[in-house]
Order: sequence, then C-alpha cells, then structure tokens
Amino acid sequence: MHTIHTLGGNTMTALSLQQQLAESIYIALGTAFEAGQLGQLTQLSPRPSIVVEKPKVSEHGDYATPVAMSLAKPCRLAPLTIAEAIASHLTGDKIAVEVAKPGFINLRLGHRFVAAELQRILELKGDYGRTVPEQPERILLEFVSANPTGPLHLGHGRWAAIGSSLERILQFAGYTVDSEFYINDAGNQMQLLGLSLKQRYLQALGEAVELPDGSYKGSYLKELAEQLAAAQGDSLRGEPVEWFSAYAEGRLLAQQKITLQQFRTDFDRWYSERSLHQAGAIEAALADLEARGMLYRATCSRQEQNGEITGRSKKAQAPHAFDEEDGGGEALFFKAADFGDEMDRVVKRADGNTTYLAADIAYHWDKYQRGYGRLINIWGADHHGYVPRMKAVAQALGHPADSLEILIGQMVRLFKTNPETGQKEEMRMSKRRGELVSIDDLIEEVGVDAGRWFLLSQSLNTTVNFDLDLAQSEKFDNPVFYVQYNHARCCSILRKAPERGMPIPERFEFLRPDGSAWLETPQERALALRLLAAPDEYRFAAIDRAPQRLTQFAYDLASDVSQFYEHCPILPPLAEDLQPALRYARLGLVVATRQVLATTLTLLGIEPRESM
RNA sequence: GGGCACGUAGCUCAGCGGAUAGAGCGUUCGCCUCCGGAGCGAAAGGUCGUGGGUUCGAUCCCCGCCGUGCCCGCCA
Repeated sequence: MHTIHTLGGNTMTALSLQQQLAESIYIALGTAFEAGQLGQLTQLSPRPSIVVEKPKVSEHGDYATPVAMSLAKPCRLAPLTIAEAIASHLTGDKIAVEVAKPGFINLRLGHRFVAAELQRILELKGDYGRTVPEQPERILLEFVSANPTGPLHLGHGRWAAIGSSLERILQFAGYTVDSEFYINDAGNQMQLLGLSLKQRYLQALGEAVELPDGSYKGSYLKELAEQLAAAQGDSLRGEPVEWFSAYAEGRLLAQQKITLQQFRTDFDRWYSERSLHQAGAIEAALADLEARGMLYRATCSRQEQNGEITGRSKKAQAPHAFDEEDGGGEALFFKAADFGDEMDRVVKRADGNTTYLAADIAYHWDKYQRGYGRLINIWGADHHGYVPRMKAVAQALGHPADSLEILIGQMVRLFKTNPETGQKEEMRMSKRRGELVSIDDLIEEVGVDAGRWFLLSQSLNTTVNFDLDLAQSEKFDNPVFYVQYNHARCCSILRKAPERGMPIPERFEFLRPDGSAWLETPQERALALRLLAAPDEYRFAAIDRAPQRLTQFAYDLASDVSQFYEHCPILPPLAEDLQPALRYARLGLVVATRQVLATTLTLLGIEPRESM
C-alpha cells in the first residue's frame, strides 16, 4: 500500500512530486469511499482526475488539490465535508494537511520529506527528473526540413531550437524519439537553383547574362559561382543545368548540416525527398490510397464541380488557369474532403507529374511503415493551411487523426537598436532579395546559448520579437546570462569549498539529530521546493510540447539561487560563525541545485557554464 | 470572402478550469562594497480586447463582434 508515510526518498519510483501526491490523494479517496464518507458517490472508476497544483500564495500550502469541489456534485455533499474526509486519511508525519475555505486540501511538505527528496537528487544526479509516460510511444519528430537552396534563416533556427529541445525533453519523459530532417531536394526548384548558379557562374566569367525570373538571388550563390570560376575557370561552361543543381545542392546541404550541428541540433536521419521517388515510394503510397478507394480521376475536384468552393483568394478562384498548359486533361485527386479538408487535392497532375503533396503522402506513409505510432511535425505558420490535408492523409491511410501532430510555430522578427536614432528598429528580412538573417549570422552576433534561449523562451504560437541588444547583453537583464551566471556561481562555491576548509563529503545531512531541518530560512526552503518541482516541469514541457516552460523554470530557479546566495552564506570567512553542520547542509543544497540547473539547461541545449 | 494564431502592467512576455492574475525591462523609493563584480529589498502600475454562454468556479472552454499577423495553386 502506497501511503503518505512512504512518500519521498523512494529512488525506485519514477513518479514526479505531483504524481506522488495525486497517487496518495487517490488512495485516501479510496479509503474515504470504503468508509462510506463520500455520500451518494457510487463508484470510483473511472478514476476521477486529481488535479494537484502549486498555489500562487504560500498560505495555501506547497501544493493543493481542488478535488473535493469537483466531487461535490456526484457525492451530493458540501465540498468542505469531502475535503475533511479525504484529509483525515492523508495524515502522516511527512506532510501537513489542512482544509481551506471553499473545499481546497492544502499540503505542506515536511522537513523529512524535503530532505529525502534532496537526497534523491544527490543520488540520481543527471537522471533526476526522468519520468515514465502513462502510454509509452515511439515518436518521429520532424523539423526544419528546408530546401537545400540556401543558408538556413532565423525562422529555421526557431524550429531547430524547439525541435532539438523537444526531442531531449520527450526522451527524458520516457518516450522513444527519433528526429528527422526532410530534404526537399526534388522538383523544379532544384532546377531553378542550378540555373541560378549557372548564370552566376557565367557572370563570374565576365558574361553579361541576366538572372531568370524568380531565381535565387542570395549572395551565397554568387560566392559559390565565384569559387567555381576561380577553381575551374571556364571548363564548366558546357555542363548542363543539372550539374549545377547537383553541385549547389551538395554544397548548400553540407553547409546546412554544419550550421545545425553548431546550433546543437542533431538529426537521427536526413531523409531525401528524391529518394522517395527513386525507391518508388510515391507510386506505392498512391497505390495504397487507391486500394482504399481514396483517389479518383477528374478534370476538377468534386467540390469545384458542385460549386461548393466559396470565399477563395484570387488565385484559388481561377482553378482552371492551368488548362491552357496541360490541355485540361484529367488529374488524379485525393479525397481529402472526406476527412475534413475543404476540398479534394491533386496528387498527380494532368500532365502526369506528381505533386508535392504526393511526395509528402509517400513520406508520411513511409513513416507509418517504419512503425512510428506518433508523428510530430514542426511547421511554420506559413504552412498551416496544409495541416487539414495532411491530417486527411493520415486518416485515409487508416491511422487516427491525432497520430499525426503538427505543431505550428509563428514567425520570428528581429529587432536592433539603431545607433543613430537610439530607437529599436525591426531588421526587415526580404526573401525576394535573398536577404534573410541566417542562423550563422545569429550565432556570430549573440552565440548559440543566447540564440537558442530567446528562440525557445516563447510559446510556439507567439511571434518571437528577437531583441539582439538584449541577447548580447552581459548583465543580469539578459535572462540567459542570469541563469548561466547562477550556475557558474554554484560551481564556484563548490570549487572553493575545499580551499576554505570544507571538503565535499560523500553524503550530506539535511536534518538535525532531532529530525528538524537545518535548512529553514525562506530562501532555502523556496530553493529546495523549486528543485522538487523540476520533474513535473520536465513532464509538462513534454506533454504540452512546450520547451518554453523550461526557460521559465530555469529563470525562476536562478532567481531562487540568487536570493539564497544573498541571504545564506556558506563558506568561511563570511559564514565562519555558523555551525559547520548548517554550512554543510547548505553546501548539499548547492550541489543539488547545480545538478537541477545543469539538467534543465541541457534539456534546452544550452551550456551549463562552470565559469563566465 | 474563408482558415489558423494572437490581443494580459508603459514595453516584451509567462500563466496545466481553481483561492488575492505573475516575471523581466522601464518608473519611484530605500539598502549593499559582498563566498564570484556586473547587485538586494520594496512600491506604484490591470474593466486579462469586447459582448454573451457553459461551470460550484473562466485570463483559460464555446459562440458573436473589433483589432493585428500569417495563409488560401494541377508551386514546393
């Protein structure tokens, strides 16, 4: 029987604190139920959801549950009565329980409990905070997935930071996760890339050639072309466009890989779209859909036929503009509308070429074939309109709609103070002119740590307003600096302790012989409680797919460290009047704190620096 | 026209249906010369865009409206 008495110090359980508390409350609930204290409530299954949360006000306890209020109706009892009944079965010497006004049950962690949990951190070290999911899953996380047509820009940087952190966070929460980059290396854009490079190459040879319309105008292609001209002279003049495509792709993809690696974003697989074509996966996936009755041939979609398409953009209002080119023949449609998309989508054009969607169908078909039960994609908001048709694909292939999870992230805007006006100005990025701020630029300007931090610290559905000045700041107004500084500060204390006559012991003791706590100041307690909340923070970051919870947590933790440091001296001479046992208990708290800060930063892909 | 997201303190943003809505910056007022200096403490500052609804309880869920951003191809 798992009672409140056995809480804490149990290194075998992978339960977070809130899970442990919820478990205890559930058991107390069962006891109350069996004792007939829950009124009209007829059964305890399905198990009622037990919310355990950290109250905003400390008077309401370290943790609290409103479970009695949600049970009031089925029990037909006053919430207070229910709360009293549950609370009466929660008594123990490790946690103080009290019932408050409307029907809250407030829990206060006792010294022994806190001390035991601190010991657990010291024992588990970097594994503290690992949890086990309710449902184990094999997840494929796909992100960035750019065209190999140029340097990765700031937007890609956001997906890289979030994807790579999320991968670590999900793994720490017990999921099996693989990460993948889908290389969009097929289609006419590669043709255009080759053409652009060839023209640049000819320009570099001194020829007056115009770049074709819509070509890639970024300076990186010019540099590539000049390198080619310098190394090969005019010997490549006769090479076909395809040669230039392949060359450009090879160079640009290699550069993207280097950039991402520098940005601490590693992929388990780089998956080439072209390889799907070569392996016949597109035909295989379409054959699968065909066999399921999900395809049909027509000159236009069923919805257009029936006049069901209203409210479209100008482009979409003229769906047959292509007829002139392709002779108005029949295309192959996928019945996306059967699964919630607004209309059916073309997978094979009238001219016989497959569409981008067809390749994406094949890619996701292949992901499922490889045995992943959950697919998570991170896309920019500019692709959100694509979500319904991909969800339709998942369902048409026989998978639940929610097995494909598409996280839509808003865009990144960059701000910098103009030295002339002193005003913050947006650095406008223009894709047309090839002027995008690249991840390489970002790394050069602010470094990987600050770059990642600011791209991670906002919720996915908020636009990031990236403040370059703030990210460069080496003062406490810069949160990443503040967090790293406080980690380094812990390291410094641990480094100096032996020099000041306090060698680091094997074990720390947090309780006095009489069972009371050495750590009893508000700062010590706040810090310790923050550490105990870490596993829940990691867990929620995984469940909510929300790395920004951890930047927030890291900051709050650093703030607790800072206050602890100000008020609780440890090393002589500053602390020489204090009892050694107290100083050692504080030192133990520093060891645990450093560990949790380091774990949190590692999950974010930010370096826990030992010195600044 | 339609879709998605957003609207919370002067600014940038957090906020798992719970009690008195938080943080940083900025502003005001006090401290501090300290194990690692770039600080610490406090105060002021809010009709959570708006109008309804669901709920014992709504910043959070649902609907309408207003405002902002992104998107709506037999492109990729």
